[in-house]
Amino acid sequence: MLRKVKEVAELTGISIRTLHHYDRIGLLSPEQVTEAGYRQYSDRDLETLQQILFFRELGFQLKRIGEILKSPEFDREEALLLQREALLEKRARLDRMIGTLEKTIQDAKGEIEMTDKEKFEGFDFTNNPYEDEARRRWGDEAVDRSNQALANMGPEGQKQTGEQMEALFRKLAAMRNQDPDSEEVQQAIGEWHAFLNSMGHTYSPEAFKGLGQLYIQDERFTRNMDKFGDGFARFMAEAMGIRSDRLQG
Amino acid sequence: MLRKVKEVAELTGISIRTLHHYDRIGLLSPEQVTEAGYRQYSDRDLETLQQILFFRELGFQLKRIGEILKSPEFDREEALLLQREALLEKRARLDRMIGTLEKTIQDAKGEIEMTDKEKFEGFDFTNNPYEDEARRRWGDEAVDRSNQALANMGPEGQKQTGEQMEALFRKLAAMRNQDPDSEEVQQAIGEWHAFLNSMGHTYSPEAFKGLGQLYIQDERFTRNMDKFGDGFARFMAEAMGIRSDRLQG
DNA sequence: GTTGACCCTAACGTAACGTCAGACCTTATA
DNA sequence: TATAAGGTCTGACGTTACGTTAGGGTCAAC
Repeated sequence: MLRKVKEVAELTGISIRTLHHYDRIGLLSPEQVTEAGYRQYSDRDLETLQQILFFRELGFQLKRIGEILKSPEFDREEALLLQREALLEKRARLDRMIGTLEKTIQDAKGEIEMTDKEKFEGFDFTNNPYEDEARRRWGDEAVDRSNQALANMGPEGQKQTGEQMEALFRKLAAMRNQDPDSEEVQQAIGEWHAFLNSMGHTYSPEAFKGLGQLYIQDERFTRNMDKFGDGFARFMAEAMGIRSDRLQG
Repeated sequence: MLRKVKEVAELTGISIRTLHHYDRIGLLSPEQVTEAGYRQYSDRDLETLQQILFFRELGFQLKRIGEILKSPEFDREEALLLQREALLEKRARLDRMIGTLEKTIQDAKGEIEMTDKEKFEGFDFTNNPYEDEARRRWGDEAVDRSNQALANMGPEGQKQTGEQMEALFRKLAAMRNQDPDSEEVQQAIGEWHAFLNSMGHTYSPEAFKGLGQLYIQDERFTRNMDKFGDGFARFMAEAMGIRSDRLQG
C-alpha cells in the first residue's frame, strides 16, 4: 500500500515540509516516486519513519539518526529495546522535573526551603545521555567514517553502493559451503576488500582480518550477516583471514 | 548573593552561550553588571531562569516565554501550577509513546498486529497543546500588541517603560483612598491613559473603561494590581470609568 | 608581574524546519 | 470534455536557538 505525503503527514502528525526535508537530506526517501514526481511511501518507509521519530524524541540529530539507521550493525528490534530504556529514562527525568516543580510551589508558599541546586534538578540534559549508549551499539569512529564516505556520494550513489554491497554479499553467501581457501572464494573476497577500500576505508591486511573477526565476535554483526545464510559470518571471517595472510606472505 | 555566568551555567546545566543569548534577546538580563561588564545573576534572576526552563521544556518559544513573563497578568504561583499540569500531560504523552513502542516490539515479533494509526500514537504534538492554555491565561491579542510595542523599543526602553509604569502605579496607588472623581486623581489617570496610548495602544474612551473593568473582572489582574495596595484595582477601575465618561460626555 | 582561569563582544555557522511563490498534476463535477 | 478545486512539486529565502571560533580584556594567586 502506497501513501502520498498528506496521508503520511496526517497519520504521523508531522508536516509535509518535514517529509520533504527528510527526503532532501536522504534520511527518508520514499520507496517509489510517480512519473510526475509524487512521493509514494510504502509500509517499510513508515516503519523507518517511526524509528526516526523515536530517535528524534530522544534528542538525536537527524544526521546521527541517518547514520544509525544505515549502520551495518543496526538492528531494529534491538533499537526498539534500547529506545524503550531511553524513553523510560526520559520519563524519569520528567518525573524529577515535576518533583522540582512541586517543591518549588511549596517553596514559593514558604512551606519549605530549597537549595539552589535543588531548584534545577531534572533540567540537566547535557548532550543527550542516550547518545553514549547508541554510540556503543551502532557507531564507533570506523563506522562513522564509512557513513561519511556513503554520505559523500549522495543519495543516488548511496543506493547504488548499498545494492552493490548486497549483491556482493549474496554472491559470497552462495559460496559459503565452499572452501574459503579456494580461488573462487578468494577472488570474491578480493572484490569485497576492494569495495571497502573504494569507500575510503583503506583497510590494511591486518585491519581487514580484524574486520572479519568482528563479524563473529560481535553478535550483532553475526546476526545481520547470517541473514544472508546460516554460517555466513563465520565463513566471511575465515575467508578474510586467509586473504589477509596471503597478502602478508 | 551574586553569581557569575559559569556558576549559573554549572548550577542549571545550560551553557554560558545560552545565558549570553538570553541576555541579548532580553529574556533574562542579569540584575547587575560589573564595571568590566561581567554579568552578575541574583537569586531573583535564578527564579526567572527556572521559570524560563520550565516553559522551554514545555516547548514554548523563547519569544513567547518573554511575553508571558512580562505580561501584566503573569503570576508565578499560578504559572507553577499550570506548568505542573502541562508537565503531567507531557508525561502522559510520553507514556503513550512508550506504550506504542512496546506494542511495536511485540508487533515486530509477530505476536500482535498493529494498525498504522497505532504505530504513531503519542507522536502527534501539533503545535504545543499548552500554548492554548497559556494564551487563555496570560495573553490575548491586546496583551500581545502591548508586548509588541514594548519589544519595539529595545531593552533599554523596556526597562525605562517598566519603571515609568511602576512609578505611575505607585503614584496612583498612593491616592487610592481619595475620591476617584477628584481633579488630582483624574489628572493622574490622564497620565496613565496617555502612557498607554504612547505605547501604541490608542485606547478609545470605551476601551479605556473596558480595560478598567478588566482590572476587577479578571482576578489575575486584580491580584497583580493589588500588590500596589489594597483595593487598588477597584480604585483604578472606578477612576478610569469616570475619565471615560467625562471624555465622552 | 605574569600566568592561568574566567569574562566580554562580534560575527559567522548550523540544524530543522516554516513559509511563500510559481508551476504542474489529478479528479470530481458540470 | 472542460474546468475548478484541491494536492503536489521544486526552489529559495526566513527563522529559532543556540554552537563555535576569534580576538581581546579581567582577576586572583603566586
